[in-house]
Amino acid sequence: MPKVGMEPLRRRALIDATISAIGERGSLDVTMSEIAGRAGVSPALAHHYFGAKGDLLHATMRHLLAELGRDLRAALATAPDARSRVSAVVRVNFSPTQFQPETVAAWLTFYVAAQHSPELRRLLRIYARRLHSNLMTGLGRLLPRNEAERTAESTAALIDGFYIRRALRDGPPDAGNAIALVEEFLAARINQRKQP
Amino acid sequence: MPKVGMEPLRRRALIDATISAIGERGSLDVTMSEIAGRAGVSPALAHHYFGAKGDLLHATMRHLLAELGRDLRAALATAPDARSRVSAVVRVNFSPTQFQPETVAAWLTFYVAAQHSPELRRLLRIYARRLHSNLMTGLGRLLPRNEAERTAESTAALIDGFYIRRALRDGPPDAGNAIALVEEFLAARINQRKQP
Amino acid sequence: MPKVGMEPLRRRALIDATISAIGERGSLDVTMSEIAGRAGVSPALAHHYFGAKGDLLHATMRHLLAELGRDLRAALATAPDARSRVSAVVRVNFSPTQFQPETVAAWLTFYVAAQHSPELRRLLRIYARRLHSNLMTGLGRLLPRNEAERTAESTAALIDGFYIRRALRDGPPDAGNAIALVEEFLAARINQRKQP
Amino acid sequence: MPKVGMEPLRRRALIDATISAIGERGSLDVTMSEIAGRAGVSPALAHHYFGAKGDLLHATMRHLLAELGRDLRAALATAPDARSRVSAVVRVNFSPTQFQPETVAAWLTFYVAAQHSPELRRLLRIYARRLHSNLMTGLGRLLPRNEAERTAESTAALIDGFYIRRALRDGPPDAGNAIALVEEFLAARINQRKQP
DNA sequence: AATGAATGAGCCTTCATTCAT
DNA sequence: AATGAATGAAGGCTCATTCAT
Repeated sequence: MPKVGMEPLRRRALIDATISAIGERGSLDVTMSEIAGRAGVSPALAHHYFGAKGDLLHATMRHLLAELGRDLRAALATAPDARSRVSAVVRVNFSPTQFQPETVAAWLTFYVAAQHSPELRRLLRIYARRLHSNLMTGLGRLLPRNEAERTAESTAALIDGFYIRRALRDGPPDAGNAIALVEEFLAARINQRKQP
Repeated sequence: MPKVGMEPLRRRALIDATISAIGERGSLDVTMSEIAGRAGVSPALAHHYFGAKGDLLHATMRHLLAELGRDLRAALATAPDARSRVSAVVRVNFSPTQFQPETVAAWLTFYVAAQHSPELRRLLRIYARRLHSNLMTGLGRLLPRNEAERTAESTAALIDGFYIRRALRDGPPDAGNAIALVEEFLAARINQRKQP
Repeated sequence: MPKVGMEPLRRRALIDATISAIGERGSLDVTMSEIAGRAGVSPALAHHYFGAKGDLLHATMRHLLAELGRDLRAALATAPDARSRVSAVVRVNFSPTQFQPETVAAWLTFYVAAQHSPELRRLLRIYARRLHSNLMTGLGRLLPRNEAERTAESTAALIDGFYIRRALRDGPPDAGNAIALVEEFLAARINQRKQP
Repeated sequence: MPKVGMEPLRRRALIDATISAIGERGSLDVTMSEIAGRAGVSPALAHHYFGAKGDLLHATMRHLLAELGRDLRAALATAPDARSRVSAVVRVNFSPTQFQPETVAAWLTFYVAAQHSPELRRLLRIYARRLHSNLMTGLGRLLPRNEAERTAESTAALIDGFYIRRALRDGPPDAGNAIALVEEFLAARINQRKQP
């Protein structure tokens, strides 16, 4: 039983517990006790490491963003050309890590909470901007500037839209279908350009 | 002098107060006192008319759905052909009544809350199904069955996506841009069919 | 059992409970539960009427000051001349209402708490200023300006000093002794002027 | 390398930290963490050396009393006659070491806390008795027994009174004025005896 | 029809204190 | 000699809800 160097382990456990608690409850209204209980520690310890509840929530959100960012970088690194860059971005957003019920629910919840939390809104804006620029690095070479912008905007909305709809459905996430529909949309927009 | 016939007025005032409170707070965490205060009555009266808080929330959601339904019916009634039926559906979802910050925030909030409220989920499913079938009455005549289904699904996701993104932005809603992007998407899908 | 118009009764009961709780505990660390319990209501009701704990404490302090002010005005109203005005001020400060263990303890506690509460300090300053000016209306006619000022200052300190010492002693307050000593001091100062 | 002989240093550092913490906060509500932090050690160490929080507080009070006692002895040792012994006692109580904001605040706080701590009360009684007897060694030779007693009592109250008033004022302590007023009081009492 | 009065339940948070290392 | 880890206990505060009027 190591009694030293516990901090990073506890922090991680608490963040994981937060995600799963929020995901299951589908609400930021989870109590600190609930979270701490899931992490196997006392509520006091959660405060010890994170300060107030809001701080734990923010840390959790940052964790989610960081994870997504890591996945994205990895996927983009292996994409050979512009078109496959775009697909990589889409794919990552619906990857098993991201598109599982708990995480989706947590994301959604944060989206809503962001409406009255400047800090959360700031974090989400960063994510939105990054998603946009990642899409643009691919689309920018396939479509005229202005059209690429609009397509990126729609693609981002589409992804968010599938997240929302995912949250309302029971059963396993149908990532395959979501990816197919987004790709279909992209194909339509890109081909439309090429062919007429 | 006991006032008579106050019930419908109070109910309506309370529902309106609920929408604006939720919209402003951006959260279902509004208190009964807050809502009652906005409606100019005591919290006790809200309970008198609606029972528990959850009941008031459900009634509010039903009200939102009913309003959207009314708008939709009105718009569809004047649509001359299949293509314009589709556009009518899109237009209504971004109409000034629907796409204003308060209402958008309320919708979003309900979406999230639906994750742990069977009743709310049931109501949202009804809405989703209606949206889908309304889109299909138009798309079904413009595209092959299967493709129409997929397009309807994507369109619905796109609309939801713009709602989410609207909630994160400050300033006035840009309904025009949202409509334009959705129409662009529809055009690409429909033209793609026609031309190649 | 009157169920209406309870507010003033509850407020008063809560303030009285606060005084006695603080007096008995000898510390501002009394809990809201303790106070509410003494007043025969739930802690929630205390919050309902006073807001936060600090607000109840401030209200209590204001009550103490108001009571002292009332007693003072009454005593001064019947004082025929300058010398008896001064004695009246002294007498009131050691009157049975003021100089009882509970009240003394509450005063002391507030004094200490004032060190880190601007609002409490503000209230105590008002009291100090009033005590000073009340003493001056009498002393001003018996001694030269400057000497009157100094005597008022010392008298006030002397009164406070007896309060402190009272708080440390057990048994009944010996108001008579305190008054006698203050009067002795005053006599010495005033006679000193007259005779040499 | 385990450090040896740290105990007395830590104890002293912790007591000093306690005084300054209480003085600054103006309340016994300082936390062990706050105190330990100021002393540059962990809260656990404070417990290690002093046991419970109350023990540290008592030790601190004893330290304050011991310091005052040392100052007093030193001052009395150089006082040539009875009158100057009295002045020495007064002077020491308002010496820069004693009459600085932090120490005054700590004293006051202990006074109040003594109301519900037998141990603290015991300590304060010792101080009060010593102050009284020190004053009496001087006054006893200048005034008749009974009058000397009463004067000692008033003088002690006056000193405490100036301490209280000091705590409510901002800015630097005006020890000079306090001493002058106490001396004025003593002069009045002693001269009154001599002259009439 | 409407509300003031009142409360139980629950949550966040703080803090002294202990223990293994 | 010293501390990081951890918690139980307790307090302030909020809020939905009930009830008598």
